[in-house]
Amino acid sequence: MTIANDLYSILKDIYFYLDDGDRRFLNQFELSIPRFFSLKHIHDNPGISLTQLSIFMLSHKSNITRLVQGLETEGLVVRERDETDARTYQLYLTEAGQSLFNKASAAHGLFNQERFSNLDGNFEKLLQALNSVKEVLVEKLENKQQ
Amino acid sequence: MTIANDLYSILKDIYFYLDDGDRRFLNQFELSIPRFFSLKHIHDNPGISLTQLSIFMLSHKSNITRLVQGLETEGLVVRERDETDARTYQLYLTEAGQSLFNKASAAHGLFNQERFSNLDGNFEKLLQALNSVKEVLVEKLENKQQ
DNA sequence: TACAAATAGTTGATATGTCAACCATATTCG
DNA sequence: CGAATATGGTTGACATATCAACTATTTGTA
Repeated sequence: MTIANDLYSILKDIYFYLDDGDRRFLNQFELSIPRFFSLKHIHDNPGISLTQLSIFMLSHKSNITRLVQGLETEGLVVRERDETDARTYQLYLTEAGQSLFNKASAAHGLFNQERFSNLDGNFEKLLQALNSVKEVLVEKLENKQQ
Repeated sequence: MTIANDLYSILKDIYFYLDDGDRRFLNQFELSIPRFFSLKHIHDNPGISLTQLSIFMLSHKSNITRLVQGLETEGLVVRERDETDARTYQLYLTEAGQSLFNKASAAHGLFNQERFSNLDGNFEKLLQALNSVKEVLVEKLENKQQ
């Protein structure tokens, strides 16, 4: 077992625990994880297109089509035609979407703080190190896509 | 944005990049990520039950039922009845499963080394810090399940 | 201008994931 | 012993994910 493999394993494990926590937590708002994050990205970038959302979500655009359909059906999101490009839609939160996202987002922020509250040590260093990890991965990904 | 939220975001992002890389990489062996890891756990723990496998995979047991069905159909895994408990199955790799796993596993190890090769800095420290993160998350999870 | 190429989004097929409800077998305990 | 309870696995329903193929536009360029 190399260091690289150890690093890989623990990063995956941590994600699984975070994800499991998120799923249980967001359940109280009747939101799945992808729905919550869709709301977040639309909240942060009003008028975003489906393709842009798929890039933020690191997910296939066909998946986003169906995710957004669900959010629209539930009255949390609206799609409006872009006047300058007839192919694209602009996504916005409805009142209900805003209100639900505000509640869920605030609670999720606290939940995150709570989850990591027992941690001590140098967070800045850890964050910095993780940023390097991410950068290296993104770099390799971009090389591969050329 | 708090440190906890930053930490959370970057851990999720890193996972997504790792996962995307894995998916593309394992494609050459006609293995999905869950199939590859199922083979790995059965390889490392011959005779493991479906429930035990679901714990290793951090996944619902109903999902494991269908994953293993697929692996069995493809002739990579066999289920044998446990003689001391008529409810459980014991999982083993077939010859084909062994052979495929050996190839894929070796290649995946190299792939991991390659992915992280541009990283410098103190790996031991990073691993140690991540271990603390994981421990805290597991702890909270166990508290919640009581 | 007109045609080729790129981009935005959808659809169908299929794999993976959760959850709830279920059956069969084991275990616990009065 | 025998009833209640727990455990192992399956099934049905449905959400989420990828991929390939498709339509409709827009953009690039000869």
